[in-house]
Amino acid sequence: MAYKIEFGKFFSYSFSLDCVIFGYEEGQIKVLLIKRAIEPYLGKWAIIGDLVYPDEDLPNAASRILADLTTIDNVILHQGSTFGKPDRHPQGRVITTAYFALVRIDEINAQAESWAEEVCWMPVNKVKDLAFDHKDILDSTYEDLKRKLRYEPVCFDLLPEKFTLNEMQQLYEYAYNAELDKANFRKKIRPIPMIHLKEKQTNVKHRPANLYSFDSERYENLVEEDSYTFKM
Amino acid sequence: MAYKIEFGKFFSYSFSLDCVIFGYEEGQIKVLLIKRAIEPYLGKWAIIGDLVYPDEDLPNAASRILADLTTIDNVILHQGSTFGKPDRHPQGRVITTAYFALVRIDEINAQAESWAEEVCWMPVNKVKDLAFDHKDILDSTYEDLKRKLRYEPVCFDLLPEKFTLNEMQQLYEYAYNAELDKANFRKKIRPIPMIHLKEKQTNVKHRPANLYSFDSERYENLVEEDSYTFKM
DNA sequence: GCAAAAGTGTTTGGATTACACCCATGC
DNA sequence: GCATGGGTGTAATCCAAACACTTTTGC
Repeated sequence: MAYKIEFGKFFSYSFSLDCVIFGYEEGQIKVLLIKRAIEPYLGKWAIIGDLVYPDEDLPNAASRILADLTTIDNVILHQGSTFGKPDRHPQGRVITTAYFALVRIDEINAQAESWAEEVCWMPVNKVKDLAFDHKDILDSTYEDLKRKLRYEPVCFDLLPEKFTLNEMQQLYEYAYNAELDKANFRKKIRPIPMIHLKEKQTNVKHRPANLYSFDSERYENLVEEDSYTFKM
Repeated sequence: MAYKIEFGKFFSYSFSLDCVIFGYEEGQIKVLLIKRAIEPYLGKWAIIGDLVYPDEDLPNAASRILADLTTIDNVILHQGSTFGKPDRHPQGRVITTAYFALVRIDEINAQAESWAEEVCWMPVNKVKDLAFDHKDILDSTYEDLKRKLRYEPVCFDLLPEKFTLNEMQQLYEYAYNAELDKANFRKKIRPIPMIHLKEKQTNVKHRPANLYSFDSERYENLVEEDSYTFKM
């Protein structure tokens, strides 16, 4: 019935959020990292994360932390897993929850701020060793991302506003780590509401591909009336 | 760069886990609740949950909390979402993470212990108002459960050791809230490794159905050699 | 025999796969 | 013209839905 420690001793933990920001560039999924300008792990690369203030709600805190450290604003953050090994933080018991976002690298202007000394977009499969247990957090969250790519139209958050169908296919080939048939891929995505733009690729030394953009408005309507579920 | 509060003030939160235990009985998915014998929310029904000790890892803490309050032992707990509204706990900032399990109600002997005054299995769609934000936690975790039923063979954790195919079908009909065709259901589950027992239902006033059990060993092998993925 | 549920087979249409082919552009 | 990728069509196959039918038990 009684706790093995005083009740007040339970109120000695801290809680942080880690924002795993994914982007897509040069045919690779990349993650945004910061170089730490403070102890612990000074000079080490880490996921964007910090402690939550006492009066902050989690989704707001995630946005605030991301903006504080990188000036990135206005992205949708999805909750991931929670990590709480007793010794994961050298300065005390800090439990952390991952939040992740999918962004267009070229439209985002990530700048190091506060105790972030530098930012960098690192290909997700090249990341080696990070501060704290951030490598575990990254791996777990990358799995969450891949699942989301399958069941929600979030690939369009990674792709440029106007993209070619081959770019879209290459993104899925990278995420699934598998080759896909071009004709079959196009048949599969036919039901996805996309706008066939009257524009073409430029600066390619072969036949230029058509450009498309995601029709999020029509997508919302279709979901509303239950007549479509995204599935890849 | 500097925090708006002293660094030490961040170490004043607490962290809890809530164990959402699901079972299946009388054609309904039920959740195990406890009646609180302590403040706050004294006398209210709640999800099984408590504070994590300073030196505990999360998965261990979840098992320990579940055992402390209900004597339930030896179940697999899956992590769910994390909840952290600043005012969700009247005694301070307490962030909580949901863990959930699927159990066989008849094989589990849940007894109220510690500050749990009573336990009860409540049909999941009959649950109204619970202590704290536990209703939100339950709703979110029930969605996690339904997703898991689709993509992992966890229905066999809910069903009795020996079950009929119709019982299995009824579980999915309840979870999906949809009627399924008997013949098509059987065709769909054919690839699932199950043992066709040489036993039949008893005490029914119609043709007795055959009993089956899940072949977890064969399942593990199939998954290992990548020749099967569960999907409903 | 009848009620009630167990259990199976057949047809159909739509999706998935594999693969072949034509098209537009730069050089 | 030819290399390079863009873009499409077809046939074979698999899968899911709809539905009808037979079987076995208790009473």
